[in-house]
Amino acid sequence: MGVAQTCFCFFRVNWGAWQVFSPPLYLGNDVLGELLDGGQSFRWNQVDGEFAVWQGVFGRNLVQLRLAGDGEVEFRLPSGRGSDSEVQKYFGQDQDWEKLIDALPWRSDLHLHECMERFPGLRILRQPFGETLFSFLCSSAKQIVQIKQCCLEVAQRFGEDLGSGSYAWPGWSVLADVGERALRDCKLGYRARYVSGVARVLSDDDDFETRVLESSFKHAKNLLMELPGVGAKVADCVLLFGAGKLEAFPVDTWVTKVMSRVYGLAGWKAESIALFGTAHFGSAAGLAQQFLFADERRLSKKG
DNA sequence: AGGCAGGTGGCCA
DNA sequence: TGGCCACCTGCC
Repeated sequence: MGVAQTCFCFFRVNWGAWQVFSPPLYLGNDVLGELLDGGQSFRWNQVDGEFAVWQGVFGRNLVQLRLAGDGEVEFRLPSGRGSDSEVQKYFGQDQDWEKLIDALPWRSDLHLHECMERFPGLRILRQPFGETLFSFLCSSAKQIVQIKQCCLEVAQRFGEDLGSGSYAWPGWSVLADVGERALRDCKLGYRARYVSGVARVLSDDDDFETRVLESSFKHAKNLLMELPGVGAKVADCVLLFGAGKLEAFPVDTWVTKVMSRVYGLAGWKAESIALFGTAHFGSAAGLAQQFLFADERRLSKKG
Protein backbone atom coordinates (compact mmCIF):
# COMPACT_ATOMS: atom_id res chain seq x y z
CA MET A 1 0.00 0.00 0.00
CA GLY A 2 1.92 3.01 -1.24
CA VAL A 3 1.25 6.68 -0.78
CA ALA A 4 -0.43 6.80 -4.17
CA GLN A 5 -3.28 4.64 -2.96
CA THR A 6 -3.95 6.64 0.18
CA CYS A 7 -3.58 10.18 -1.18
CA PHE A 8 -6.29 11.65 -3.37
CA CYS A 9 -4.46 14.81 -4.33
CA PHE A 10 -3.47 13.49 -7.79
CA PHE A 11 -5.29 14.64 -10.88
CA ARG A 12 -7.94 12.46 -12.45
CA VAL A 13 -7.32 10.97 -15.86
CA ASN A 14 -9.73 11.22 -18.73
CA TRP A 15 -9.39 7.78 -20.27
CA GLY A 16 -9.67 7.00 -23.97
CA ALA A 17 -11.59 4.02 -25.33
CA TRP A 18 -10.70 0.40 -24.59
CA GLN A 19 -8.78 -1.18 -27.45
CA VAL A 20 -7.67 -4.67 -28.36
CA PHE A 21 -4.21 -5.80 -29.38
CA SER A 22 -3.27 -6.90 -32.84
CA PRO A 23 -2.75 -9.73 -33.11
CA PRO A 24 -5.30 -10.36 -30.35
CA LEU A 25 -3.92 -11.29 -26.96
CA TYR A 26 -5.71 -13.86 -24.81
CA LEU A 27 -4.69 -14.56 -21.23
CA GLY A 28 -6.19 -16.05 -18.10
CA ASN A 29 -6.55 -13.83 -15.08
CA ASP A 30 -3.73 -15.49 -13.19
CA VAL A 31 -1.37 -15.41 -16.15
CA LEU A 32 -2.07 -11.71 -16.64
CA GLY A 33 -1.19 -11.17 -12.98
CA GLU A 34 1.98 -13.19 -13.39
CA LEU A 35 2.94 -11.23 -16.50
CA LEU A 36 2.39 -7.79 -14.94
CA ASP A 37 3.24 -8.43 -11.32
CA GLY A 38 5.46 -11.50 -11.32
CA GLY A 39 8.86 -9.89 -11.14
CA GLN A 40 9.43 -8.72 -14.70
CA SER A 41 8.06 -5.26 -14.07
CA PHE A 42 7.48 -3.49 -10.77
CA ARG A 43 5.17 -0.79 -12.09
CA TRP A 44 1.73 -2.47 -12.25
CA ASN A 45 -1.05 -2.53 -9.68
CA GLN A 46 -4.66 -3.53 -9.60
CA VAL A 47 -6.91 -0.50 -9.48
CA ASP A 48 -8.81 0.01 -6.24
CA GLY A 49 -12.50 -0.75 -6.50
CA GLU A 50 -12.36 -1.69 -10.16
CA PHE A 51 -12.35 -5.42 -10.32
CA ALA A 52 -9.69 -6.84 -12.59
CA VAL A 53 -8.33 -3.58 -13.96
CA TRP A 54 -4.55 -3.16 -13.90
CA GLN A 55 -2.79 0.19 -14.15
CA GLY A 56 0.86 0.60 -15.03
CA VAL A 57 3.53 2.94 -16.26
CA PHE A 58 6.40 2.61 -18.70
CA GLY A 59 8.27 5.51 -20.17
CA ARG A 60 5.79 8.38 -20.22
CA ASN A 61 2.90 6.03 -20.92
CA LEU A 62 0.13 5.49 -18.39
CA VAL A 63 -1.85 2.37 -19.28
CA GLN A 64 -4.84 0.44 -18.00
CA LEU A 65 -5.53 -3.19 -18.86
CA ARG A 66 -8.50 -5.47 -18.42
CA LEU A 67 -9.73 -8.86 -19.52
CA ALA A 68 -12.86 -9.12 -21.63
CA GLY A 69 -15.28 -11.96 -20.92
CA ASP A 70 -13.63 -14.27 -23.43
CA GLY A 71 -10.16 -13.63 -21.98
CA GLU A 72 -9.05 -11.12 -24.57
CA VAL A 73 -6.77 -8.44 -23.13
CA GLU A 74 -7.86 -4.83 -23.69
CA PHE A 75 -5.95 -1.66 -22.96
CA ARG A 76 -6.63 2.06 -22.79
CA LEU A 77 -4.56 5.23 -22.54
CA PRO A 78 -5.41 8.70 -21.27
CA SER A 79 -7.22 10.41 -24.15
CA GLY A 80 -4.75 12.25 -26.33
CA ARG A 81 -1.73 10.96 -24.41
CA GLY A 82 0.54 7.97 -24.79
CA SER A 83 1.28 5.79 -27.76
CA ASP A 84 -0.67 2.75 -28.94
CA SER A 85 2.33 1.41 -30.79
CA GLU A 86 4.54 1.71 -27.71
CA VAL A 87 1.99 -0.34 -25.77
CA GLN A 88 2.04 -2.97 -28.51
CA LYS A 89 5.83 -3.04 -28.41
CA TYR A 90 5.91 -3.24 -24.60
CA PHE A 91 3.74 -6.34 -24.75
CA GLY A 92 5.98 -7.92 -27.35
CA GLN A 93 3.45 -7.85 -30.15
CA ASP A 94 6.28 -7.71 -32.68
CA GLN A 95 7.43 -11.18 -31.65
CA ASP A 96 6.06 -14.53 -32.76
CA TRP A 97 5.51 -16.07 -29.34
CA GLU A 98 3.97 -19.27 -30.65
CA LYS A 99 7.11 -19.91 -32.59
CA LEU A 100 9.39 -19.03 -29.66
CA ILE A 101 7.36 -21.27 -27.36
CA ASP A 102 7.46 -24.13 -29.81
CA ALA A 103 11.24 -23.81 -30.10
CA LEU A 104 11.70 -24.49 -26.38
CA PRO A 105 12.69 -28.09 -25.56
CA TRP A 106 9.30 -28.97 -24.03
CA ARG A 107 9.10 -32.20 -26.00
CA SER A 108 12.03 -33.65 -24.09
CA ASP A 109 11.70 -31.67 -20.86
CA LEU A 110 8.66 -32.77 -18.88
CA HIS A 111 9.07 -30.26 -16.08
CA LEU A 112 9.30 -27.34 -18.50
CA HIS A 113 6.28 -28.68 -20.36
CA GLU A 114 4.22 -28.75 -17.15
CA CYS A 115 5.24 -25.20 -16.21
CA MET A 116 4.29 -23.98 -19.69
CA GLU A 117 0.85 -25.59 -19.44
CA ARG A 118 0.29 -23.96 -16.07
CA PHE A 119 0.90 -20.45 -17.44
CA PRO A 120 -0.44 -20.48 -21.00
CA GLY A 121 0.41 -17.33 -22.91
CA LEU A 122 3.07 -16.09 -20.50
CA ARG A 123 5.65 -14.01 -22.36
CA ILE A 124 8.48 -11.58 -21.83
CA LEU A 125 7.67 -7.88 -21.62
CA ARG A 126 9.86 -5.51 -23.59
CA GLN A 127 10.38 -2.71 -21.10
CA PRO A 128 12.29 0.55 -21.63
CA PHE A 129 16.00 -0.06 -21.10
CA GLY A 130 16.83 2.63 -18.53
CA GLU A 131 14.03 1.98 -16.13
CA THR A 132 14.59 -1.77 -16.36
CA LEU A 133 18.20 -1.26 -15.32
CA PHE A 134 17.06 1.03 -12.54
CA SER A 135 14.51 -1.44 -11.13
CA PHE A 136 16.90 -4.35 -11.10
CA LEU A 137 19.59 -2.25 -9.44
CA CYS A 138 17.02 -1.86 -6.66
CA SER A 139 16.21 -5.56 -6.59
CA SER A 140 19.17 -7.02 -4.75
CA ALA A 141 18.15 -8.81 -1.54
CA LYS A 142 14.65 -7.37 -1.77
CA GLN A 143 11.26 -8.94 -2.34
CA ILE A 144 8.91 -7.86 -5.10
CA VAL A 145 6.72 -5.74 -2.80
CA GLN A 146 9.71 -3.77 -1.58
CA ILE A 147 11.18 -3.28 -5.05
CA LYS A 148 7.83 -1.89 -6.13
CA GLN A 149 7.84 0.53 -3.24
CA CYS A 150 11.28 1.81 -4.17
CA CYS A 151 10.30 2.29 -7.82
CA LEU A 152 7.11 4.09 -6.82
CA GLU A 153 8.82 6.30 -4.30
CA VAL A 154 11.54 7.40 -6.70
CA ALA A 155 9.03 8.07 -9.47
CA GLN A 156 6.72 9.92 -7.12
CA ARG A 157 9.39 12.19 -5.77
CA PHE A 158 11.40 12.88 -8.89
CA GLY A 159 9.34 11.84 -11.93
CA GLU A 160 6.62 13.42 -14.00
CA ASP A 161 3.08 13.20 -12.61
CA LEU A 162 1.05 11.20 -15.14
CA GLY A 163 -2.19 11.43 -13.17
CA SER A 164 -4.27 8.83 -11.36
CA GLY A 165 -1.52 8.34 -8.79
CA SER A 166 1.11 7.27 -11.33
CA TYR A 167 4.47 8.83 -12.05
CA ALA A 168 7.05 8.33 -14.77
CA TRP A 169 10.55 7.06 -14.04
CA PRO A 170 12.67 10.24 -13.82
CA GLY A 171 15.64 9.24 -15.99
CA TRP A 172 19.38 9.11 -15.29
CA SER A 173 20.20 12.81 -15.38
CA VAL A 174 17.58 13.64 -12.75
CA LEU A 175 18.79 10.74 -10.60
CA ALA A 176 22.39 11.88 -10.99
CA ASP A 177 21.35 15.33 -9.75
CA VAL A 178 19.30 14.24 -6.75
CA GLY A 179 22.22 12.27 -5.34
CA GLU A 180 22.69 9.25 -3.14
CA ARG A 181 21.24 10.68 0.06
CA ALA A 182 17.85 11.45 -1.52
CA LEU A 183 17.77 7.95 -2.99
CA ARG A 184 18.43 6.43 0.43
CA ASP A 185 15.34 8.27 1.60
CA CYS A 186 13.40 6.26 -1.00
CA LYS A 187 14.21 3.05 0.93
CA LEU A 188 16.97 1.99 -1.44
CA GLY A 189 19.49 1.36 1.32
CA TYR A 190 22.98 0.47 0.05
CA ARG A 191 21.54 0.19 -3.48
CA ALA A 192 21.37 3.99 -3.55
CA ARG A 193 25.12 4.04 -4.12
CA TYR A 194 24.76 1.79 -7.17
CA VAL A 195 21.90 3.80 -8.66
CA SER A 196 23.71 7.03 -8.06
CA GLY A 197 26.90 5.68 -9.60
CA VAL A 198 25.13 4.31 -12.68
CA ALA A 199 23.20 7.57 -13.04
CA ARG A 200 26.42 9.57 -13.08
CA VAL A 201 27.90 7.33 -15.78
CA LEU A 202 24.82 7.01 -17.98
CA SER A 203 23.60 10.60 -17.83
CA ASP A 204 26.82 11.42 -19.68
CA ASP A 205 26.61 8.55 -22.12
CA ASP A 206 23.71 8.88 -24.54
CA ASP A 207 24.36 5.80 -26.63
CA PHE A 208 25.12 3.20 -23.98
CA GLU A 209 21.71 1.67 -24.64
CA THR A 210 22.38 1.58 -28.37
CA ARG A 211 25.72 -0.16 -27.86
CA VAL A 212 24.06 -2.78 -25.63
CA LEU A 213 21.21 -3.36 -28.10
CA GLU A 214 23.60 -3.71 -31.02
CA SER A 215 26.08 -5.98 -29.26
CA SER A 216 26.02 -9.75 -29.07
CA PHE A 217 24.53 -11.16 -25.89
CA LYS A 218 27.89 -11.89 -24.33
CA HIS A 219 29.41 -8.51 -25.15
CA ALA A 220 26.28 -6.69 -24.01
CA LYS A 221 26.42 -8.54 -20.71
CA ASN A 222 30.04 -7.48 -20.22
CA LEU A 223 29.15 -3.87 -20.99
CA LEU A 224 26.43 -3.89 -18.34
CA MET A 225 28.63 -5.62 -15.77
CA GLU A 226 31.10 -2.77 -15.92
CA LEU A 227 28.49 -0.62 -14.18
CA PRO A 228 28.51 -0.44 -10.37
CA GLY A 229 25.97 -2.75 -8.76
CA VAL A 230 25.44 -4.76 -11.94
CA GLY A 231 26.50 -8.37 -11.58
CA ALA A 232 25.54 -11.34 -13.72
CA LYS A 233 21.97 -11.61 -12.40
CA VAL A 234 21.04 -7.96 -12.86
CA ALA A 235 22.73 -7.88 -16.27
CA ASP A 236 20.72 -10.90 -17.41
CA CYS A 237 17.45 -9.35 -16.20
CA VAL A 238 18.17 -6.10 -18.00
CA LEU A 239 19.09 -7.92 -21.20
CA LEU A 240 15.99 -10.11 -21.03
CA PHE A 241 13.33 -7.61 -19.94
CA GLY A 242 14.80 -4.35 -21.20
CA ALA A 243 16.85 -5.20 -24.27
CA GLY A 244 14.97 -8.01 -26.02
CA LYS A 245 17.80 -10.52 -25.64
CA LEU A 246 15.79 -13.66 -24.99
CA GLU A 247 18.79 -15.94 -24.60
CA ALA A 248 19.55 -14.31 -21.23
CA PHE A 249 18.91 -16.74 -18.39
CA PRO A 250 18.78 -14.88 -15.06
CA VAL A 251 19.61 -17.12 -12.11
CA ASP A 252 18.04 -15.99 -8.86
CA THR A 253 17.20 -17.99 -5.77
CA TRP A 254 14.02 -19.42 -7.34
CA VAL A 255 15.74 -20.60 -10.47
CA THR A 256 18.58 -21.98 -8.38
CA LYS A 257 15.98 -24.00 -6.47
CA VAL A 258 14.36 -25.54 -9.56
CA MET A 259 17.61 -26.20 -11.29
CA SER A 260 19.04 -28.01 -8.32
CA ARG A 261 15.90 -29.98 -7.47
CA VAL A 262 14.68 -30.88 -10.97
CA TYR A 263 17.75 -30.63 -13.19
CA GLY A 264 20.28 -32.07 -10.78
CA LEU A 265 22.43 -28.96 -10.55
CA ALA A 266 22.64 -28.86 -6.74
CA GLY A 267 25.76 -27.04 -5.61
CA TRP A 268 26.39 -25.35 -8.96
CA LYS A 269 27.43 -21.72 -9.01
CA ALA A 270 24.91 -19.25 -10.40
CA GLU A 271 27.04 -18.47 -13.44
CA SER A 272 27.38 -22.17 -14.28
CA ILE A 273 23.63 -22.61 -13.98
CA ALA A 274 23.18 -19.65 -16.34
CA LEU A 275 25.46 -21.30 -18.91
CA PHE A 276 23.60 -24.58 -18.53
CA GLY A 277 20.32 -22.69 -18.99
CA THR A 278 21.36 -21.09 -22.24
CA ALA A 279 22.75 -24.39 -23.52
CA HIS A 280 19.74 -26.51 -22.53
CA PHE A 281 16.88 -24.11 -23.31
CA GLY A 282 18.38 -22.46 -26.38
CA SER A 283 17.91 -19.06 -27.95
CA ALA A 284 14.78 -18.25 -25.92
CA ALA A 285 16.20 -19.53 -22.64
CA GLY A 286 14.86 -16.47 -20.83
CA LEU A 287 11.32 -17.40 -21.81
CA ALA A 288 11.83 -20.88 -20.38
CA GLN A 289 13.27 -19.29 -17.26
CA GLN A 290 10.09 -17.25 -16.86
CA PHE A 291 7.92 -20.38 -16.90
CA LEU A 292 10.16 -22.18 -14.40
CA PHE A 293 10.30 -19.08 -12.22
CA ALA A 294 6.53 -18.55 -12.21
CA ASP A 295 5.90 -22.17 -11.30
CA GLU A 296 8.50 -22.20 -8.56
CA ARG A 297 6.90 -19.15 -6.95
CA ARG A 298 3.49 -20.78 -7.27
CA LEU A 299 4.81 -23.82 -5.40
CA SER A 300 6.25 -21.70 -2.61
CA LYS A 301 3.04 -19.70 -2.18
CA LYS A 302 1.02 -22.91 -1.97
CA GLY A 303 3.25 -23.88 0.97
C1' DA B 1 10.66 -9.60 17.89
C1' DG B 2 14.24 -10.75 14.92
C1' DG B 3 15.80 -13.07 10.85
C1' DC B 4 15.92 -12.75 6.24
C1' DA B 5 15.43 -11.13 1.44
C1' DG B 6 15.03 -12.25 -6.63
C1' DG B 7 22.73 -9.53 -5.29
C1' DT B 8 27.24 -7.26 -5.59
C1' DG B 9 32.00 -6.25 -4.58
C1' DG B 10 35.93 -6.86 -2.04
C1' DC B 11 39.08 -9.58 0.56
C1' DC B 12 41.23 -13.81 1.82
C1' DA B 13 43.32 -18.59 1.12
C1' DT C 1 38.84 -19.89 -8.64
C1' DG C 2 36.06 -20.50 -4.46
C1' DG C 3 34.05 -19.00 -0.22
C1' DC C 4 32.72 -15.60 3.13
C1' DC C 5 30.99 -11.21 4.65
C1' DA C 6 29.40 -6.43 4.86
C1' DC C 7 26.14 -3.55 2.85
C1' DC C 8 20.58 -1.06 4.40
C1' DT C 9 16.14 -1.68 5.98
C1' DG C 10 11.30 -2.99 5.86
C1' DC C 11 8.27 -6.97 5.74
C1' DC C 12 6.57 -11.58 7.10
